[in-house]
Amino acid sequence: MRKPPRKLSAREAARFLQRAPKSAPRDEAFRKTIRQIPRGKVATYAQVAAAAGYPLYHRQVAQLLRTAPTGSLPWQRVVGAGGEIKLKCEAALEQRMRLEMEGVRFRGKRIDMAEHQHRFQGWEFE
DNA sequence: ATCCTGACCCAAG
DNA sequence: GCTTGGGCCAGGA
Repeated sequence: MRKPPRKLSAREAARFLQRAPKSAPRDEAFRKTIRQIPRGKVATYAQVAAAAGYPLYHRQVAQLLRTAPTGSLPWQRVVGAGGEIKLKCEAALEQRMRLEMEGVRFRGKRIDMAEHQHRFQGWEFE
């Protein structure tokens, strides 16, 4: 079956329409969500955004991770869609090493998502 | 206001 | 598999 075109579900659209609060509460929601991911599990940028209540804000999740003080978040547990590491060069190596140390296994360049994807509470898709 | 950039995502070809 | 083009959003210049 062909994948549906990129379109918001009614639920996503409803959330998106309540106009974005400012960045502070949004970032706090992201931080809280990211901290819920346990050792040995991962979540994608888009999943973190949606689970935090901000579908379509995956880029801002990355932005937050970029500027977050070191040690304040388990940043290595947030990855690109399909279990791909999006960092470059050494940074990518470090993330992979940290994850493998937590027991996350890779198949080639990607993480075995079937095994390691964290399911957020109340997550109804996928 | 405009332009550019980014640890993004996805459908097509 | 890979590349491309379009969509998405905020923050900085």
